[in-house]
Amino acid sequence: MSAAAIDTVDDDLWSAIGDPTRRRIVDLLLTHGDGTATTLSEQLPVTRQAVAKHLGVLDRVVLVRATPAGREKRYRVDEAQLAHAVAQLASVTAAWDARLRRIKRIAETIQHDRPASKRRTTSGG
Amino acid sequence: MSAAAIDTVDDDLWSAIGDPTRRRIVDLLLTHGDGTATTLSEQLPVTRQAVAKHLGVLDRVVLVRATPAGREKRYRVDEAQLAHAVAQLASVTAAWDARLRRIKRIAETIQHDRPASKRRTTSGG
DNA sequence: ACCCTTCTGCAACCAATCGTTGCACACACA
DNA sequence: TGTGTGTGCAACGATTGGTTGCAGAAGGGT
Repeated sequence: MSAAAIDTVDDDLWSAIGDPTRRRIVDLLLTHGDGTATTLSEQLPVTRQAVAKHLGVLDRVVLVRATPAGREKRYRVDEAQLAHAVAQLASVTAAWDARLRRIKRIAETIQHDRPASKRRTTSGG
Repeated sequence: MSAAAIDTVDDDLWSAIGDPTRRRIVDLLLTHGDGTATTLSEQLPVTRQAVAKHLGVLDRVVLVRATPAGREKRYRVDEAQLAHAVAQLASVTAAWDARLRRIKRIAETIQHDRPASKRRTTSGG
């Protein structure tokens, strides 16, 4: 176990949703169905060019897909890939949660195990 | 609803675990209980100084705590704060997962709603 | 057809961050 | 006291998130 879910994470995908602005872009696209760099930038505290760059990153990891519509370029979330990303979040969440749970249980076990004992357990791991 | 969990995320905390190297550092600390910049760097593909910087970042958001031990500086994961971070991951995971589920349900509903019509028209956009 | 608006794309630039190397300092121990 | 090992600080380069500025393309009104 150990490294567990951590080593199975696609770093590119994770770092794509690691940026707060990109997370909000994904969220806006989910909310409105689609959007362009221009329309998205109106709802964000950054410029259109910054949004365009972010869309480029999201497109590179296929979290969004572009569809030319006239002179516009509409972006939509790729649901399959977002589901993939969500699964990775969930994976790490579960791994750490389990680890925390285990640590907590061990701590409790130790208290139960040695109410007044001076037994030095295996410290060096 | 909508923006939901996204806007409640602590960006500093998220970006702390957004870095792959820092995620692995946290994971190593969880695995071994504690560690120093030197020992951690031996198990990572980066230098001790890079690890030290990452530990600084993690310390700033209290995901880890330092304990001077002789001339060493042992770091341990702050379980409460990691639990907090995990909760935020879970929050975003749940929000997007719900969104995806809803989209999927809508898509299915549309199909049920018009069983006799040619679906090829829906793909055009 | 023409002009004007507006949407996109490219390039230069600034600031912050991740990583490196190099060196100085501190502490343990023979 | 000297030596080895661990830590801290500083400078540097590369990458990235953000900006501004400008050029090009496509739709709309007259």
